Amino acid sequence: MAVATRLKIGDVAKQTGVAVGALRYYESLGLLSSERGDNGYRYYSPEAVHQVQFIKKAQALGFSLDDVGDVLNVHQRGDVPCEFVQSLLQDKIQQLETQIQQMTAFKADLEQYRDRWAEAHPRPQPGDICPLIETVPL
Amino acid sequence: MAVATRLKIGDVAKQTGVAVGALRYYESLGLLSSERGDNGYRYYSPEAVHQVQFIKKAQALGFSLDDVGDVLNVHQRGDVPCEFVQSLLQDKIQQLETQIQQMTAFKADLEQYRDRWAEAHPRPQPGDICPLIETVPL
DNA sequence: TTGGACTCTATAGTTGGCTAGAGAGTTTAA
DNA sequence: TTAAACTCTCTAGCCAACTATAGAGTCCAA
Repeated sequence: MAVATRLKIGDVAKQTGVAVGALRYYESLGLLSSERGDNGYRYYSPEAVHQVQFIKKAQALGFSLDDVGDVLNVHQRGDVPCEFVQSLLQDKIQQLETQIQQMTAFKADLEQYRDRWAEAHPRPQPGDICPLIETVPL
Repeated sequence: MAVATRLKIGDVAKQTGVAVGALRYYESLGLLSSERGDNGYRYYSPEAVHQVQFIKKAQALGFSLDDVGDVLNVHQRGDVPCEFVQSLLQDKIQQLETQIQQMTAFKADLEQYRDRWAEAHPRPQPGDICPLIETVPL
């Protein structure tokens, strides 16, 4: 009993759906830490699961592991001023803002294209051309 | 005179900011086409510039060149029904929609974290800890 | 006409984010 | 106690999307 919360790498892998190899890779990048047992095994706390989920989430949104590292590694106290955390987060938020705007605009482009095209081809005839490239919206 | 609109690969590169090598790479993937002169040089029409810009735009939003190809290559008429164009576009639009939603949610997460953190550290003391990892929002 | 800028093909190398072994030790359930 | 399952390190390989380099031909302006 006692330490009910020592997860082995396989446990973390199962709970997160992330491969064992990937977890070791994250560790090599300093994104994830573990304690080593006498056997040399990595042991994780339950928070590690959350951390991995955070990594996956950020990654799914286009952040590189390096980006994630920028945010996460700041937990090394002392030499790094706390304001730096703020500005990092602010940067990431701003990046998201910009990307969301671009995506929204691009989506509108595609929708406009879809509708314009549908107008021109209300009932596509057999043998009809689909002049996609020439009319691609910009 | 006559053919005022025959761009060489370097011209396209300059106008789009995309490297010559990348343009040749796009061609190898079937995303971009050119005519060959007697000298073996590639010659492009001005629309090629727009096409490259479209590729870059889609790419910046997280679409792979393969995705872009799915959309662009459909211009090969005949065997591909026009409905396919529609469903491709619809897929891409749906993808964007989903991604925009996720990003918006994630941005809210980060903002909440930023604000929560700022509350707890109204005036960071020298030597203060920045317990980023432990409190990362999910 | 010549030399610098441009183009060609082909091959190799790079970065990011992993996966896939090999070979060896460890844990655990029957 | 033993065999399957798990873990370790290390090295190699893979995919995407390029970039870089070599060796050779082409264009064009002075």
